[in-house]
Amino acid sequence: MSTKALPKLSTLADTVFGQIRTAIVKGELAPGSKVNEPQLSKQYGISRGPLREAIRRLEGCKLVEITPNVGAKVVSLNIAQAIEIYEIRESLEGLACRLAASHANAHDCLKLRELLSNHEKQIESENGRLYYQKEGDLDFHYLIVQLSENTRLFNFLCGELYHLLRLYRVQTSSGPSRPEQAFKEHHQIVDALENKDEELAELLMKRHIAGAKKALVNQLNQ
Amino acid sequence: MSTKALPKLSTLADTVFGQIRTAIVKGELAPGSKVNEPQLSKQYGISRGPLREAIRRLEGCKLVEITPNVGAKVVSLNIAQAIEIYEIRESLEGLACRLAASHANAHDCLKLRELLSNHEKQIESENGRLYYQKEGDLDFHYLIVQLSENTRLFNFLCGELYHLLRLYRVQTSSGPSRPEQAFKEHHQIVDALENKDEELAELLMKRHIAGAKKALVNQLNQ
DNA sequence: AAGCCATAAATTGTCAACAATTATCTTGAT
DNA sequence: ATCAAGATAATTGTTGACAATTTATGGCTT
Repeated sequence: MSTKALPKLSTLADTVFGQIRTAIVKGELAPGSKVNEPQLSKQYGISRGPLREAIRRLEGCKLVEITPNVGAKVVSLNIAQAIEIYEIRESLEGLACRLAASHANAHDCLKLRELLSNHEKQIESENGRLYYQKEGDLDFHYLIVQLSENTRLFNFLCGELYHLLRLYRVQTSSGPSRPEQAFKEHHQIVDALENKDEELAELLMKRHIAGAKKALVNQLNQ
Repeated sequence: MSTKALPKLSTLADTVFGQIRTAIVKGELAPGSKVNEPQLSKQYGISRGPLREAIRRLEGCKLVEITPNVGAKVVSLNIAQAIEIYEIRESLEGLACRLAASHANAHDCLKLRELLSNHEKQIESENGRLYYQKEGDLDFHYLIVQLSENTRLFNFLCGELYHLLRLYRVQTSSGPSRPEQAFKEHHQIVDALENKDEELAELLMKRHIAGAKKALVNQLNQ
């Protein structure tokens, strides 16, 4: 016999966790909507046991809120909460960028330039712009955080906070504001990384995110 | 009938989650040790269903690590990981302290002074010093974070990171270093809060935590 | 018609049994 | 004696059923 039974990749709870997380972040499960266990268990073809474990993991990512004896519902972020997230981002990505500046080598910087170059090409077509606004922006930040080489920082930002950002962007159908401006700032940040200028790298990243935060604050105060 | 049946406070999974978390943070469940489901379910008098949900919540707090088909084990932090945590702390508590400075009123500052005053009294007796080293230090930081009025920041620091710190301190049986120095710095921070000096408050808090981090870095490099 | 209580339906919480995988022990060969 | 392979035990993963709670329904009173 050529092929033997596939080795199990992972547990049901874990795979369904990933599926539901994607559904939430894409907006297929509407923010604020209830998470119905019998329905989802039927939909994914599993029993409620592993499903409940998956829901508990989603709670850990802050993507659902559980009320005892009532159930879980998909989180819905208001502007004030989004601002809270941006405050944390500003602080932590500033840190990540400073650490990245101290670790990044020429090859890393080249990779960043390529990423930005690809975005630049895509941004010229309208659907490209859409892509950039929706995902490309976070790709850049994702890479920077990786370069920080702080595993816990990476897990928190890329495993939790960025998913919440995606959720908020889908929920309000708003990409990052000022894409051309952001683009220029991204390049400046790579400049700082190339020069191993930790202070400047941190400053530029904080300012970069503070700009987006300011737009939110204005929206809140109007 | 005068008393009817007690209304259920919460779910089994949630209460056991809290109990196990305390056991881990106190070191009753040794770092690195395996989390045995049949044993714990018997110990807490519940079935494995809710227990597994509790374990998944612990995974969300990063207090246990789960390997599929193998099980969960209590996390064990090495110095490098502790440094990662201190880097994040430095950044986020700096933010918290700046926000606290912008929100805190006279009453809040008084409360902080009282807290420090109590610690000062306790620090004179030897077991008091022990208490201060183990918990009192975090009490102060806990309050500052509360004053930041950033709920997500609060949840992350007080609901996750501080528990990891406690775990590390128990694991290495080392309280915060330099208690007298730390004490002076705490008072300086409250000074800044009273003056609503956001920049100084952030700077002092970051420097305060950076001092403890530096001790760890030296330990790592020796 | 609005509000309220009793009832019914649906959903969540919990449990115990079974299946699948991993860890341990025994046995045997070199 | 050491190592490997197979058998055995223990643990994790999954399921379906039952209990407890919440939510929806419907009729009754005012």
